[in-house]
Amino acid sequence: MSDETKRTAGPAIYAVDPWVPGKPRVRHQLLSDDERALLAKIASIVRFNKGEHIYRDGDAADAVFNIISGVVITYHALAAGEHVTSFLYQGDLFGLSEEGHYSNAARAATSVVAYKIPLPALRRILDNNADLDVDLIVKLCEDLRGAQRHALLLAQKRAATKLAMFLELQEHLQLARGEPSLEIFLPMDRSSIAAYLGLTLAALSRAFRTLVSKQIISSRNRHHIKILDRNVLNRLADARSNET
Amino acid sequence: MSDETKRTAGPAIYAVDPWVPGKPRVRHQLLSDDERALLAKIASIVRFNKGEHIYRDGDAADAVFNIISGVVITYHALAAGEHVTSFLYQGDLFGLSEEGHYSNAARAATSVVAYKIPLPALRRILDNNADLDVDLIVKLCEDLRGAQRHALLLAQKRAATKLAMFLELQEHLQLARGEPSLEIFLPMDRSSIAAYLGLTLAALSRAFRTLVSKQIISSRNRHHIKILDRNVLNRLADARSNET
DNA sequence: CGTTGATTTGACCCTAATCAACTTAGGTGG
DNA sequence: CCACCTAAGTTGATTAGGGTCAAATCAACG
Repeated sequence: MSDETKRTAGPAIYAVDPWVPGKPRVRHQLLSDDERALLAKIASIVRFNKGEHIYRDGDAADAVFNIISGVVITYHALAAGEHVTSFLYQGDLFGLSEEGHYSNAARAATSVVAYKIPLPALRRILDNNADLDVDLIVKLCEDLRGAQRHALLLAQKRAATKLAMFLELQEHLQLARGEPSLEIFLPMDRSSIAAYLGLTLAALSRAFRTLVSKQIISSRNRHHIKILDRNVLNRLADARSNET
Repeated sequence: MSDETKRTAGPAIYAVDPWVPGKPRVRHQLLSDDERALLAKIASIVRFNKGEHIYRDGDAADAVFNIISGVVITYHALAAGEHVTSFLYQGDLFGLSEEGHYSNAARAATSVVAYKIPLPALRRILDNNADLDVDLIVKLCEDLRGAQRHALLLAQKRAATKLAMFLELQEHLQLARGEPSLEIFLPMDRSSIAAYLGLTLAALSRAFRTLVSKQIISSRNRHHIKILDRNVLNRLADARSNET
């Protein structure tokens, strides 16, 4: 991954093959160097501080974003709290809109650097590059699978199961990004994870404690988790067996 | 809708504009008459009895399906039960696969008549019709929104809230299909609804009873629901206010 | 080194899961 | 058309797990 990134500058969209638990796969760059150069010309680089909003639900959508570094959270604001729909990492594309308005909000979970690609210019390029259509389809398929996996996670009844699935997902993504994976790095804070898992902060905290006390995981600190017993974690996450 | 259907035979793919609660919208046909005729040539018509499998998770994917009539359930089989991902109606397209294998299972919830479109032929047509690419993108966007809405539903903590959201969704879809909507028709059985909502059968049953006893809905029979108090139902479903 | 927000923990309550008995709705065969 | 059978759904009793609220820690930052 880093090779490719270094050779060419400009927006990068990566696709990871769909995740079948247990099969580590590598992600590949969707855009050709030419395409990236083309996009780079119309893109500007923007920065956001941790916690800063990139856009809010309902804002007029004038651009899409492509993450260079940092982590972005997309979410819906509800009176009952937030519903986090995804965590986005380097290479992820976000901000696709509907009828000119963003349909969710996006916020920087860490400090973020991203390409900002104005919509009109993007549209012009898309019209002239049939190949990018295919890329868009691949990207949408990936998002769709992500959303379905999220739904599967949310359908789980036990907090520990949700957390186990989440940890395995994060580890998988980390691996696919080519990062070292001796331990799982969770850049986002607890409340965002809770909002992603459909749990309260307290329930999530207890779920962590449960896994730690059963020696299934250990945590160096709040953002660094190590898997001690992969078998048990797997059994918890796989929704195929039950155990306390 | 029925006009269009009558005028031209052949596969029909409808797209409903994204659902913003409260705004009823109509869906429109994505395919031109020419496209439908083209697809009709390579499609065959297949029938399934209620409960029959259309394909199973992991089966070699050789075709996609387009529903002419009836209701299809897509789901994942888990040891802990089934996870229902969607209910599909007339005009819906399903069976898009990944690497030549279906990634979920599909089963007829009622007796079903559908077009079966062989994959190789479809691919040939797609290659020659750039327009269909766009249709595919629209379709994927819709599926994506559906999955995200499902996730939002599953993230709700109270059973009555989930049921309220489900009922409003069904009513909306029914309206969009142009069917009479004095009452909501739920063709699928309770266990499928429960599996879609991430509830047990018992919990779902109780949620129904709660809404009925509070005069929020009434049911002529297990498949026909009428909304009595739309305001309260809305407040329950909107995840913006809380009440018992 | 103190202040503030983030996280953990505890006590208690409430809802949904469980398990099981019971009822209903559909089909079947006479 | 009816009695019977079975699968589907409902209801009850009980329990476990997560929500809620509040107090206690912890950690980052100035």
